[in-house]
Amino acid sequence: MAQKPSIPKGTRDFMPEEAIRRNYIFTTIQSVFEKYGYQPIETPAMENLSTLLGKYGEEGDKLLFKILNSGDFTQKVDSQAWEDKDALRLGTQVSEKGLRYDLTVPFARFVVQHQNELVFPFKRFQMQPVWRADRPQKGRYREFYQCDADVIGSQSLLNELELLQIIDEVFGRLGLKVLIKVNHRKLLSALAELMGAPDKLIDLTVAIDKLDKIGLPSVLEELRSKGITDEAIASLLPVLELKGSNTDKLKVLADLFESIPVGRDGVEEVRELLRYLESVAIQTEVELDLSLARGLNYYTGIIIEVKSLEVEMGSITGGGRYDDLTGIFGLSGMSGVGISFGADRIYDVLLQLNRFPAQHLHRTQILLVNFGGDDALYALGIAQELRESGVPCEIYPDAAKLKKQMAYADKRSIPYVIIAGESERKEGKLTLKNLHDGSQQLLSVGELLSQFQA
RNA sequence: GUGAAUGUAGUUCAGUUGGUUAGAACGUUGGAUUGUGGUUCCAAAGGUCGCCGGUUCGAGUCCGGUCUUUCACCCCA
Repeated sequence: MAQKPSIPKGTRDFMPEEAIRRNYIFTTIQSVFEKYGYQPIETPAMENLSTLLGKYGEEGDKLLFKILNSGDFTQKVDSQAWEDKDALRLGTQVSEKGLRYDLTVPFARFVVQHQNELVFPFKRFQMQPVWRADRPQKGRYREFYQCDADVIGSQSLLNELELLQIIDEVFGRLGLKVLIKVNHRKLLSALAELMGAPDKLIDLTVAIDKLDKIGLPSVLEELRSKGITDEAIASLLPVLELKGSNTDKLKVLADLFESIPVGRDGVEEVRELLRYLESVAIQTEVELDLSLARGLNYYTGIIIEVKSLEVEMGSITGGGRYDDLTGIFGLSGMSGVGISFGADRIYDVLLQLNRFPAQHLHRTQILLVNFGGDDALYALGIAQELRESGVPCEIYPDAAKLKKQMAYADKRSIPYVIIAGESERKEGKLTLKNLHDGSQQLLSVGELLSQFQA
């Protein structure tokens, strides 16, 4: 059916059941954020393009959704750019706004813009959709929600610790087994330095990020193709083959980076974080993984990634420290650290594992049959009393056949039906039917309320 | 952005080497002595076969393009 309406690729509608389950994820995450003292903020779906461009690297710029200028957008187009087919220049001429790509950069803008109104260190959370013009795939959408918590204006590693605690608690409450991977940008920098190729940091991280996926030989091959010398690669080997406990790994790294200051810093910070971790006893395993290299180029300190241990899926939560994100917007010296829960992927994981709790507390408990006329008014009164007692109920809007009304209750999985027609009304009573076992009882309104009070 | 697969009623799918009015199941709607659902029986509605173009006497079926969905790469939540 070609005429059937549709939605843009990579976007989704959510049916009631899905929406309820998504809310369960959001409220779970939100309640943990609040428990640790994070405050909510919201920012607009669109930002000025100048705020977004250049913050996510060249790849990220290509994935930004741009909003066409309103009115006659051809006004500012210079014909030369058109003739040259210079998409980049044309783009900036016809579009000045874009949909946000994540919540972190808009947050940085927010902090700089409102710096005089905020109390630092500022802890905020934000749960809003973001948009990426990516090609959709499994677990990858063009519109998806991020649930971010960030602390800005504090360099303490206690913040990193707190974020790890939050991750632990969120996934604990959701009943998911996960692994937290931790790395440090400085360790990666030190690695590049060790190889004598500090300028190849990006190539290096991109390549070793794939270690899990394509294996060591292919990674080495890729490094070679990027023009990294065999000698340099050889110096990298002990790190790529790093094994054992976190402390073992740190020991090897400490030796390796003895003469590299950034490396020593990195080792020291990771060591300190792990020490803090011992004193709070979280359930989730935290693993130092040198192959963890998050793509975003603003991370400068600890980087964090969470993977499901039960379902094959990209990372479901990520984050890290960025020393100078606000610097781009003219406020330097503001260190921040944050994490982002990928609600949509968490949904997919919970769905695959069938881990959603059966929660129908808030669903309609009772359907009141509508017989029309005075009977409908009588039912209306009962409904009002039920609602005042906190029992969710609804009246069938039309005086349709009883059969139809019963079928409606059945399809909606409403557990009880109240049948109150002329005979019940004259007695001041009602018939309560349990749809699960089919039993019925004749009750007064008072008896009904006390039955549902518990 | 690169490479590949896919697309037929609301949904899941049939549809023979191209050949009359394109089928099933489930779902939907109505009915089976007009106050009783989930089971059963009967009936009906619902498709310009993703879209555009081409080959052919004839296309759901073959070819090209386009869009959608899915997968891998890139990147990422």
